[in-house]
Amino acid sequence: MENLLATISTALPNLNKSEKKVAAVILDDPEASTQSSIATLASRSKVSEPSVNRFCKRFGASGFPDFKLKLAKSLVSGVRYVSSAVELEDTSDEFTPKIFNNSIHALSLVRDSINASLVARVVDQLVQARRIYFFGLGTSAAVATDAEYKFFRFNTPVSSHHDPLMQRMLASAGGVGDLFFCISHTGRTKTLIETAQLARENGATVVSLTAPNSPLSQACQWALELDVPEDTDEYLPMTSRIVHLVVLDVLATGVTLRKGEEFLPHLARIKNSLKPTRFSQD
Amino acid sequence: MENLLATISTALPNLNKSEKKVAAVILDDPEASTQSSIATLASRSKVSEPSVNRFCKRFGASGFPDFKLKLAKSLVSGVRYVSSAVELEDTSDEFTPKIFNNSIHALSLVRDSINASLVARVVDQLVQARRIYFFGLGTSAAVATDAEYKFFRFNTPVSSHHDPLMQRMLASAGGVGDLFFCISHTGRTKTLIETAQLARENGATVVSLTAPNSPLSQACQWALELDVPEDTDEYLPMTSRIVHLVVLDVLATGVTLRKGEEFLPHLARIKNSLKPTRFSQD
DNA sequence: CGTTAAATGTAGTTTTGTTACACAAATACT
DNA sequence: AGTATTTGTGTAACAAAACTACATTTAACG
Repeated sequence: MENLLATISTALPNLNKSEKKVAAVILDDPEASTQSSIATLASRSKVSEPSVNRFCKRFGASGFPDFKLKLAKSLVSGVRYVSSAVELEDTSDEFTPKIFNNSIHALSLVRDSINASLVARVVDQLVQARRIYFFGLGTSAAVATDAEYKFFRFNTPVSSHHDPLMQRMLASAGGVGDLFFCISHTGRTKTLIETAQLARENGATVVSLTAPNSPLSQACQWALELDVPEDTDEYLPMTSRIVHLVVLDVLATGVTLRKGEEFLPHLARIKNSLKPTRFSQD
Repeated sequence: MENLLATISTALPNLNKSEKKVAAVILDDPEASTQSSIATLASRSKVSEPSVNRFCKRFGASGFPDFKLKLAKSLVSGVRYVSSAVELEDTSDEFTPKIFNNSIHALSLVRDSINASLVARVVDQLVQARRIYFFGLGTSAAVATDAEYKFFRFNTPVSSHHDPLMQRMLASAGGVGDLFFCISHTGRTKTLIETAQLARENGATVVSLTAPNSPLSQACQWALELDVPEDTDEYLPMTSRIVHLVVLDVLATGVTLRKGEEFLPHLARIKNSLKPTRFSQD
């Protein structure tokens, strides 16, 4: 368990009387607890100061100040609420931050687990490619489109495709110099896997953005495998596509940096091209 | 400025001698600073304890312990690094977390500033609508597509459109019961604003997801105005569309919750329909 | 060069947290 | 059921940390 508040609330039943009192006061208003001294917290919980101190040590802190520090950190880190699962009875001000927290949490997990050197090697492939195809189906189709909108800036011909037959035909026509970038949350979509294999047999470079150890990642030379926390409930939106989009941002940034300073005016020109379509800023 | 570490590093030149020494020690290893006492920090900075104390107060803390708390929080909160701006010389393990942090940061800002009751009212509109259109151009086109993929589950007819002429025609044909959902980061795209006005004149419900006080938000009855930190550099990817997607997740969740428990089997059925397209989990 | 204001340090005080120990409650064992 | 043992809790003394008032130094300016 990584969140102190969550740890406390799950351990709650196993605590003894005075520890329960302390836990209740802390869970009731963690923010206030980080501000108060051991004396005030003790009196508010109606226990002695050493009891509070023992409570802190039980939860892995070296003492009270250390505990407060850990508590303060856990308040910030994405999951502000003890549980971030949306409940059927939630009102809008309850479920709204939860949805945000789920995405934030997923992003920080991937940020801390992503293989940066693999990112660099995939950037290499993208830079070297003569042509780039982004393939995705379902929700990942929108991700593929977004990737196309981002990568067209680099002068390498790019396109995104959502039609499995089209994908298959393009894969069969592809060869050395072509890069096929396959996006799939599950990594188990049959047609996409077959398409990836087909492209690879023809000598094309095949990259995937997908789940670890999935059939799709095994079918590709370069697999960006992401451990995105699974959606626990039917009615919770997918966080994986958010993570995918950010990874594509990372790759696009990598390519931009590789192109170097002389490339920046080109990007500025593209940005400025939109000015006439907009009302001016006043 | 909201990040303590960033605040310190920008204020660095304006500090006097001993404060500079303290700042240097803290910036060098903030994590260690949160662990140490005022005495150790003073000796490590080669200044007196009161100097450290004064340093803390200068940065808005009530004293040293409060300062440590704030410092600890700022270490967690997304922006782990003093500067999160991508530099041209960054290697993959430097720019990768920065991109993630930018998105995380944007999400937490919007999480803390979004108007939950407005969310609830927009959900009302979405539930009541006879038909929903998602409009977006450029990057927001992909967001609109994603929204369509999400909202089709609710049995209300939905579509997304990226063609300004098509958008205009649909708006002119729309009326009471139709909901037009306009997505734009800038809120200044002329055609989209005109389309929104047109739809409104015809009695349709018009909702926007856009920048605060923009022409687009003024043209709509319901405006979800988001303060997303602007992209500072040309070569940095947009964080706004990530935020937009999450807001649409929030709205979709709101609609789902409104539909109630009896609606969940319907969602499960849709999810299961994809099974035959995938290789089984082993 | 002297005056003044700002910056920094010293020493003492207060607050805060910790430890050792004693008492009480609960549990286990005869 | 009664005693022993363990576990839990509080009291009080102690130690450490942070803060304040004041003294000293340093720099700035006339």
